[in-house]
Amino acid sequence: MATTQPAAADRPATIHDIAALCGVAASTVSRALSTPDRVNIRTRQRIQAAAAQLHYIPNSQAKALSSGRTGAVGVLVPDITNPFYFDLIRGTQLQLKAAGYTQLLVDTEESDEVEASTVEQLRKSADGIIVAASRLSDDALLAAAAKMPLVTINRDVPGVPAVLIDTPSATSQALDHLISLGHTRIAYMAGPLTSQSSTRRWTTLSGAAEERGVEVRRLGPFAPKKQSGAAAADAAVHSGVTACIAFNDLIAIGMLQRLRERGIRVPEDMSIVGCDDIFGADFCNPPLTTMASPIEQAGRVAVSMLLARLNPLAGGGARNRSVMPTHLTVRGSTGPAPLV
Amino acid sequence: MATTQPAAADRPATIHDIAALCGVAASTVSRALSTPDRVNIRTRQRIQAAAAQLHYIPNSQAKALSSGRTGAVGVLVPDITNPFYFDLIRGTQLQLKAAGYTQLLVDTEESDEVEASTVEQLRKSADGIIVAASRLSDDALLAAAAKMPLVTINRDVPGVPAVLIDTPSATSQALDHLISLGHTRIAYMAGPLTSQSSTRRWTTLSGAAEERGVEVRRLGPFAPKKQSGAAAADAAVHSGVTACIAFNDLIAIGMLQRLRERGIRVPEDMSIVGCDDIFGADFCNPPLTTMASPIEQAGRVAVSMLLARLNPLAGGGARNRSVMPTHLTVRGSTGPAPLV
DNA sequence: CAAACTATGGCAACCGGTTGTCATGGTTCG
DNA sequence: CGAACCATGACAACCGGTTGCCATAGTTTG
Repeated sequence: MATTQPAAADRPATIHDIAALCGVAASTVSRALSTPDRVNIRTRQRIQAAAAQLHYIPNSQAKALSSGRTGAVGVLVPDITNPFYFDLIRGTQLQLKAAGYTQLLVDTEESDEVEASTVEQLRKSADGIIVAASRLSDDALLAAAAKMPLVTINRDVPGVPAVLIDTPSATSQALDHLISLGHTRIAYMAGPLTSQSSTRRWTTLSGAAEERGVEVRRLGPFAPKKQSGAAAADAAVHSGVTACIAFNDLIAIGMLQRLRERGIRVPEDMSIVGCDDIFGADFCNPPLTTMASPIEQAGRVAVSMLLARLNPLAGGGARNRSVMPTHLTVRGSTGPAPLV
Repeated sequence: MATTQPAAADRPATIHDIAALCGVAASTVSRALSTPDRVNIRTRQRIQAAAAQLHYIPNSQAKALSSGRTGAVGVLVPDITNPFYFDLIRGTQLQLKAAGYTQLLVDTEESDEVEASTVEQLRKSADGIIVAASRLSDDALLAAAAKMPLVTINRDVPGVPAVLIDTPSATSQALDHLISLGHTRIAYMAGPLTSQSSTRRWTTLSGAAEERGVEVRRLGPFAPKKQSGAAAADAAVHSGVTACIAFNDLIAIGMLQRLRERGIRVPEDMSIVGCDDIFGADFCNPPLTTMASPIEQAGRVAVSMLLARLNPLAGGGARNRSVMPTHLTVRGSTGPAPLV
């Protein structure tokens, strides 16, 4: 137990301690541990034994500094308290851990400036970046992607690898669902102006509405938070629509709460469709009809794409675009249009 | 714009680039940037100008390696998808960022092994650690705290600085609330056996029950997830109690769903009390009576305690224990005991 | 048996900063 | 006017690894 070696204070062991213990050079220890083939099997085993005995743990800082690889990947999300990102984060975390990488999670607070400076920071302390729902401009994103490996989630910029969640097509499903229930006056409760998802969704939706000959108006923008739901609900009621497709579940759930307060029944008086199927969408009152997609998997895919880019070994064909399917999950918040 | 300097490839600038540009030694640049008083004001300004021009960003790895300080703090949570931790994480993130630190968030997956190895990892790559709801033994925690600055949240081990959320006393409030509604047969739906919070809460609760002459039985343990609520609900119904105090809101919300499926009305047939007031507790059906506390603030306080320990400048009196108040928030899931 | 090759381990530079120590030159003071 | 002192900046070691290059010795080959 108690080591009688000269080194081994209470301070963590280094390769030099191992080297001294084994009577070899530090570089040999380094090789034995990271390029085992480069070292004779007997020395290697001696070194590995010594490493275990000393509870050696490589210093990741030093490793990063000398090798240029940090073994970390930055994950940027606009709002850590938005349940949508929970599953995403878990997905990235699991996949990164499986590959031996560390996740650096940063909340960019929906600010493009924080996002930009974080990207700059991470340039040194991470091998790559995953950016969810970026608030940066296309140009800024392209520039960032040129400087270091970067994968976006829910942000489509030509030339930047991306995982896209196909909410636009789900939006059409939602529209058809509402039409089949007899709704003809429908509103889209828009998300932030800087959100590309919101814009894409609106484009699809208004196109589909025209094809089908129904009226869909756009209201908002609304912040993607539950509190914004109150304003959204009031706007919807005032506009005279009978159904709403909300930018996301947070807004939708906020609307449910507000409508209840105002004595407006869902779905009898008003139907509501959310997006994302976040935690809570299944147990709110009434349960929310929403557009669901495999978010955790989206995180995993993003990590895979990034790692493929970091280690371009075999495989070659690293896709740089992946679209996650989305489907409508119908629950209690949508129903037949009122007869009025 | 275009620099004519010899250095300045596309690679990020280093202090050496700045030194070359200004005609001084690298060490002078380092001092000008981190110990401004140590350098003549004119040289300093020249250096600062050059740094700005070169878009110099210090390499945190190198900084960490040479100075021993990483500027990062590890935050360990057992389950990143548990909404309880959202606010906590946001609290630590905000407070850390304000102090110029980076947050390293790790999901330990409710595993003591993952937790232990993470702590060991972080010993080199972080200046300190905040551990929420640790699954480690008292001894392991003490040992870890001896090796590096560490603050726990919701884990009371003598000798280890901690932020405690006073759910035990809120549990008594919950019990009194139920008693005042006429309930006499009450169940506590326990959390994981390794959770100290759950144990403390049960101790308080059974003590209080005895004092007040009501029967409180312990059921479980249940995993702190929504899915466990089904089993919990069934167990509660089978045991014949009229009210339940759940380990946390996830279990409570899961119970609500299951009871609804089984046609058991809440609160008419069964009252439910949760704990934590997580996202969703206010909009589930019925809204959940629960024990609320300032979670985000708990995160901030934990960070403050840790930083006070890292930089023991003035102030001196760094507390090593802080208790966050908790109170009962009554909503729709509790009501008068059935008359049967 | 010499030449050529391979496996193995050491040396030393390097990653990008920090920091202790020392030399220089200008001030202040007795 | 010389001694003591202070401000300032350079030098170099160091943090803990990685990696290119070289020397050695053993093996294979012609």
